[in-house]
Amino acid sequence: MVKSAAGPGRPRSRDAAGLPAVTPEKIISSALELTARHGLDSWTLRQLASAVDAYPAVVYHHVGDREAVVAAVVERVIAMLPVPEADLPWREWFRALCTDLRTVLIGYPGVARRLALYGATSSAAAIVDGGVQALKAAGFGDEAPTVYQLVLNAACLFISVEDEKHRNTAEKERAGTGLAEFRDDQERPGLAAMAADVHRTLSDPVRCANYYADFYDYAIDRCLDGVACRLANLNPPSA
Amino acid sequence: MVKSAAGPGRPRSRDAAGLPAVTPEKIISSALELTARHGLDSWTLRQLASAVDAYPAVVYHHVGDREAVVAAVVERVIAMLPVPEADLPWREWFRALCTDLRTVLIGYPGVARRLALYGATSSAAAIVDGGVQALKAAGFGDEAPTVYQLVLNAACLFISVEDEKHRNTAEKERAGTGLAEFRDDQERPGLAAMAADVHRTLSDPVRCANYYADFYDYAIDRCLDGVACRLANLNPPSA
DNA sequence: ACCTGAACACCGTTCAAGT
DNA sequence: ACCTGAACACCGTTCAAGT
Repeated sequence: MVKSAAGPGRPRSRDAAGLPAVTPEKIISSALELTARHGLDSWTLRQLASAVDAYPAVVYHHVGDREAVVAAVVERVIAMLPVPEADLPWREWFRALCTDLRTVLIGYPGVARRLALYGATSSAAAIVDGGVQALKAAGFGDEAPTVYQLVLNAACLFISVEDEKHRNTAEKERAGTGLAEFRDDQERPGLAAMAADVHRTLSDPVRCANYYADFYDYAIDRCLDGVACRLANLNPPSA
Repeated sequence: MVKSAAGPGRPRSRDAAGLPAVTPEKIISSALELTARHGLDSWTLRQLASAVDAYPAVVYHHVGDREAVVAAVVERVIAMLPVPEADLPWREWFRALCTDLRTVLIGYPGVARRLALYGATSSAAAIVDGGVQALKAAGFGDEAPTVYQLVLNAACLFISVEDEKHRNTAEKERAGTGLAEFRDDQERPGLAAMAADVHRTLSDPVRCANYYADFYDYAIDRCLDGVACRLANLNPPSA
């Protein structure tokens, strides 16, 4: 860190200090790294600036405000998503996408929530096209866009819950132990069953480690099952 | 505002100023109001303090830090939720709950997300009990707790997207108009169908106003359909 | 054009001191 | 016990001034 070398001889420009010029590319890839490590909402613009050995105002000059940096990071992450093969049946197409979606987005906490809230940007055009085409081909007709939105929204939202697991683990464990007292509640068998189930998960390390992945798969499968029902209604077997 | 009446004769205690004592109850109900108006994440502790005519330190003294206030607000909102009738079939039970859930939570933006992330607290015990019992009675067996979690998580998450609609309306419209150019994309019929669908929604005021409510109902219904499939698998018709 | 360095108006939180 | 008033260590953003 040249900047911290104070004194009368301290260089007063990046040039004089022998530092490389700051570029938008460098800022955004630093932001991507910070997002991978801390999450999209947990790094500050000042952290980002010092990661590229610069002042906050430099980020503004090259990229823009925090929102602009975040949008650029999200674009980069979307670009990492593979597009499932075009000739897959709709269900396998979405299963493949959802699996890839999770493995990529989990690495960049906070991006999943952004995608769920603001929808896909134009950089996801190939994925939208492939998904809606697969649904059209399967017979979803005019409901294809809605079904696409439903499945992707659900996937991103469930991933976004996992994104915060580091933050809510303490809270969840507290809730889990708070629930424990109801395990033998004879008056409320439903609550007791829930408490027992939570306890079973918390006390098994393997089950605990796979909790989010398993729940995600279960959720996506139920979602696809539900959508498949719709397909049966739209194209009655009498035809 | 007595506090703003500066000068040598200004009273130096709430008592001397004729102000009522600050109570935890008053702080929390003020926070509830601020949440209804601005959302759980959009009021500051300093705003809350001045809403009860007090210094920030007073909130700390009576309730605790921001997190403690937020937890208290969430408890109050959960307490507003009605428990569906116990003798309803599982599907109607969850349909009723999800409908009530939305009407209540929409009024307190940010609470739905908290519920999805941290799970239900013990103040929701009656609802958990009723839901799991309804599922057990329907034949979901050991999967009842998982199914309960899935449906409630999905409901809260879809509501949490709507919670931020005021914030993402601008962004969404921008994405909508950005998508418009693909409406006649012959090369990518899936993308074109999506663009046309979005345009159809945005250009119809009625459809626009009901968008979130309709999408929520569609999502919950597909979710329940998917869960119902599971029921058929667990209890094969041969029995 | 690019960067420095300081400032502005916030934020949650803490704390000694008053009543 | 309850409240005052100021302070601390942050934050995103802006801007005149330097190179």
